[in-house]
Amino acid sequence: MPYDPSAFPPFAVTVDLVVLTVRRHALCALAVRRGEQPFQGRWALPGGFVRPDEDLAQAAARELAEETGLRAHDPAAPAQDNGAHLEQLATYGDPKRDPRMRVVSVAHLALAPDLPAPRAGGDANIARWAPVEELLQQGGYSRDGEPVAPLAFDHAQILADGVERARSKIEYSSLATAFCPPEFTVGELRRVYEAVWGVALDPRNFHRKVTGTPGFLVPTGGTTTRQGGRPAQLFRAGGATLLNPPMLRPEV
Amino acid sequence: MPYDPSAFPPFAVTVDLVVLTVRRHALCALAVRRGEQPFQGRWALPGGFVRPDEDLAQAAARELAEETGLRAHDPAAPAQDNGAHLEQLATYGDPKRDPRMRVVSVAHLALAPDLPAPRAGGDANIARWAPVEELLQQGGYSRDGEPVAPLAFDHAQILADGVERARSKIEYSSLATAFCPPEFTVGELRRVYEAVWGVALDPRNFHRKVTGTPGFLVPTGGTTTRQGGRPAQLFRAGGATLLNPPMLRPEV
DNA sequence: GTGTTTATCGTCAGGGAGACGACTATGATC
DNA sequence: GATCATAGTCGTCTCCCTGACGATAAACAC
Repeated sequence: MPYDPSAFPPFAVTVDLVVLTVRRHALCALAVRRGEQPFQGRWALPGGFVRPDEDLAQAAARELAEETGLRAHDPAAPAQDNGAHLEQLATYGDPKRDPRMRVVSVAHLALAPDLPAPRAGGDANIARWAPVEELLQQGGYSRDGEPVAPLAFDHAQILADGVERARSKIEYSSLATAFCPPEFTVGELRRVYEAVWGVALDPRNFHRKVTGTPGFLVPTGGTTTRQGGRPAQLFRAGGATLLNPPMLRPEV
Repeated sequence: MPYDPSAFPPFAVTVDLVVLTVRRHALCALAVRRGEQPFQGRWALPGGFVRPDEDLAQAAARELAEETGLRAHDPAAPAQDNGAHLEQLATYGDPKRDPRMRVVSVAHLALAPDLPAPRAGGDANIARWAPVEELLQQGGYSRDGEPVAPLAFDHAQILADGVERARSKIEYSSLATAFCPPEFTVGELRRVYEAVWGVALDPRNFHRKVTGTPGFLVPTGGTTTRQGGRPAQLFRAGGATLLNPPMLRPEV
C-alpha cells in the first residue's frame, strides 16, 4: 500500500445551512445568490468556512446569525428562548463537489418561525425565502414563470436531505414547535405539519392527539383570534421532546 | 469583522468507524489499541485519514475492509450481498479533540453479522470486539476485573451516538437484519433486537409482528435447529426497508 | 340575523400491541 | 424409549390509538 499515513492531505471545511421556515402555508428555505465564480448568479445555501478555533456547531450558529439574525437554540438550555433549532445534518465530501479545491461541508439544519424578509448580512448580498418545492425542481419554471436554475454545488441534495430530516423528525418529536412563535394555537401548529408534509390533516383528530400527549403543549391561559373564527387557546411548547406514540404521517 | 474569507484554514479530515455486531447476546463494537501517542495503549475506534481523491463513503468502506475484511453494502444494490451496512453517522470537529492538530472526523456506522475474531490488518496491530457497555463505562472495571480506561479522543461520545442511532433505527427499519447472516430465523432476529435494546421481548408477539409485516421477511423454505429446540423456518431479508408501523421499543 | 370561519368536544368502528395459554418438534438425559 | 428442557408457532382477549365524521361554540363580515 503505497500510502504514507503520517502525512495528511489538507482539506477546507465549511458549514452549509438548510434554514427552513413556514411561510404562507409553504415550506421555505433560505437561499442566497452567489456573487462569484463558480456558479456565479445561481442560488445556493448560506454557509462559510469554519474558523481555526471554532467548533462546527459554533460555526453553524455564527453563519445562521450572520444570515438571519437568529440566535441558535442552545441544546443544553431547557426552555424555548425564541432561538432557532439548530442541529447537524450530514457531511458532504465528494472530491469534485467544489471545482476549486477539496472542500468538506458539514451541513446543518435550522428551523425557524416565520421571519421578516432576510437581512442581507455578511458576504451574501442577496438572500430570500424560497419554497423548497421551487428550489428543488430541476430546470423548470417557478410560479412566477421565471426559469429556475438548479442550486449551486450539491446544494440541491443537501436541501433535499434537510427537508427529509425535518419531515421525518416532526413525526416523533416536538420539533414542529420550532416553526412556531413562542405562543401558538393548535391550528397554527397543525398548519405547520400540513405545510411540511404537504398534506391536509383532520383538525379534530390533530387537536385530540396534540392536546392528549402529556408534556407536549402547555396552555398559557390566553386566547387569540388572529387566524379568524372562534378564539383559540394559546400554548407554549412543553418539556417533552419525544412524541410517543408518534404523529402518523398519512400515506401518499 | 477582521476575518479574511478568501483564505481558509487547513484541516485534516478522517473517518472513524463504529462497527457494531451482536456476539453472545451482547452488542459489541470493534476497538483497536493505539500504538502511538497520543492516548498510546488506549482503546479507540478504527479510522484513518481521507485520501485526496476519495469520497467520504469510499474512505469509510476502505477502512472497514482493512479492519474487518467486510465489503460495504452498496446502498444502491437492492439485495443483501453479505456486505455490511454502512452509513454516515455524524461529524466531530471540536478544535481540541486531537491535541496534535485540527482534525475533523466524519464518523460512520457499520452493522455486521457475527464475525470471527477481527484480523489485524493495516496500521492497527491489535483489534477486538468488546461489549459496548464495557467500552462506554468510565473508569470502572470490566467483567474480568481489569480496570477500564475510557476510549481515546472523543470516541466514547462517537460510540454512544452510534449505538443510539442503531437502537433507534431498528425500530422503524429492517436494519436489524444487517446483524444476521444471510439466512436466519425469527428467533435469531429477535435476539438481535434483545441484544441491541437490552430488553427481553415476547417471542410470540415478536413472531407475529415480523412475519405479519409484508416485505420484511421472505421464507427460504429451509429450516434449522442450530439454536436447539423445534426446527425454525429460515428467512432472508425482504425488500422492505421501512417498518410501518414501527417495532415498539418497550419502555424502561 | 345570517352566513362563514375556525375551534373544540364526542362517538363509533377497526387495527395493532401487550399479555398469555396452548400445542409442536427437536435434542438431551435418565 | 420415556421424560424433560428448549425453542418455535398459532390463537385469544383486552385495551388503546387512530381515522372518519357528526355536532356545537364563538368569533367576524355583511
